[in-house]
Amino acid sequence: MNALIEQAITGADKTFFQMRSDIVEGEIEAGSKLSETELSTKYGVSRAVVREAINRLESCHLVERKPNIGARVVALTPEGLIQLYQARESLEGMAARLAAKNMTDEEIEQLNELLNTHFQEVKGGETYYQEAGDVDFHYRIILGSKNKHLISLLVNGLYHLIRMYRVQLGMAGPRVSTAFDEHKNIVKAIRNRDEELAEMLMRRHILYSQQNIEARLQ
Amino acid sequence: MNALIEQAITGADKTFFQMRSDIVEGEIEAGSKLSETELSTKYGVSRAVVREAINRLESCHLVERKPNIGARVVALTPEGLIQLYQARESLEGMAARLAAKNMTDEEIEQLNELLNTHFQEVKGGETYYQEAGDVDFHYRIILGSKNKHLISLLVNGLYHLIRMYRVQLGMAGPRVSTAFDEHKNIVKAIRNRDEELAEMLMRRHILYSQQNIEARLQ
DNA sequence: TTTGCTTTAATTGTCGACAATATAGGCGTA
DNA sequence: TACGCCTATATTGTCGACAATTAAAGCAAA
Repeated sequence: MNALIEQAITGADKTFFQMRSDIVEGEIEAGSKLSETELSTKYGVSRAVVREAINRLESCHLVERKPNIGARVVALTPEGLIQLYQARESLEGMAARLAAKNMTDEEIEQLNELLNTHFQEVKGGETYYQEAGDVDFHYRIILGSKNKHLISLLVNGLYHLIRMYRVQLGMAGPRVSTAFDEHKNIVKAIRNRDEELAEMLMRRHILYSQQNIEARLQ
Repeated sequence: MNALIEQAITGADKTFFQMRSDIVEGEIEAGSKLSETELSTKYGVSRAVVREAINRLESCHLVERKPNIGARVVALTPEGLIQLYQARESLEGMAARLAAKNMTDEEIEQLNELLNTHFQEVKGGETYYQEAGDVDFHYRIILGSKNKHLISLLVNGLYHLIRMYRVQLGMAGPRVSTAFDEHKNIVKAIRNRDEELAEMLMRRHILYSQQNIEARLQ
């Protein structure tokens, strides 16, 4: 179902995935300090692999490192969330534009099918899959852009941070039907190969989402 | 002059900066394999710091690493350049939009002064400073966005790769006067706090630049 | 009591050695 | 000769120990 199958080759991979998950899920709490020795005993590996994992987490913008001092998990702030959505808006907007240009007819058809199954689930009240479905939708468009920089920046970079905000500030649930309509219109634009419209609709979709979240934080 | 003063704290920092420079300048040639032992003797440090430097270079999209196989400097291809400019267009477009919103009047005034000195240099035929001036202009707007994700993605991420293309495919020089006018109009939009126009003009400016480069590659 | 300095402890940075994996070459067989 | 297998070599991954830097504790003086 999900086109993203990250598999761990080395031990550092495994530790990185584990730590990333723990941070996103809040098991390692936001803003906390990451002690290398402590983590090495916790995950049962040497400090070297913990250090490599931390370096990669820094690339994801999930932790911040200061020389000779150490690494901390990022703090979740309203400003940070807004800035994150601004970056996301620009990148995913361009991704939608390029998807309208570069996705094959077959890929677009599969995207449409995803939307249909998603619709059935929403109608059935399965709000659990709503989150996963939304993520999957956005992933496909990002991959559909076929631009490796956009893919890397979003999938390996910002998306886990977005998920961290979602999980820890607990914002999934509402906005289901309207978001679904927005998805539908985006696919329609992509199907019509209307790059301009696809980008505009994606940007508005993300902007609405941002505003919805902002409203709920207050 | 340049607001970016990266200073090396640890030895890994120094090695990272050195390697990055060597890659961008082409001293370590594009597409070549990076041997950890070889580099550790070359730079006179242990393999651990070379590994850390390589990890950071991967974050910059300057090298690609494969588990148990090793790291290679990225290859410079026409497709890669186009994709790079697409990502840049979206990010810097958003940066210009936010700069129009978030830069202080004083910062805008300084930006305008930069443009004036730049104009004098162009008139005097100092094509050497044209490159640096252009980079400085874009840097200021990126920083002016005050969005840490945009700043990080561009300054620490894509900009060195862009520079690598510029240096190694040798594309500086022409397009001076037109680019200068485009810069002027962008500043005018920012000064008027016209976010929409600032973004549009920046995107076109980068798109023109991309097309100009593409044309020269053929 | 509070401020500043000195000493001590803890953490990060760096190193060389060993283990695991991948590549290259040689050998044997079809 | 060509193909596949096996061995040998080289490279990357991982580890524990030491060095350098920072944070903390204790003491002394105002």
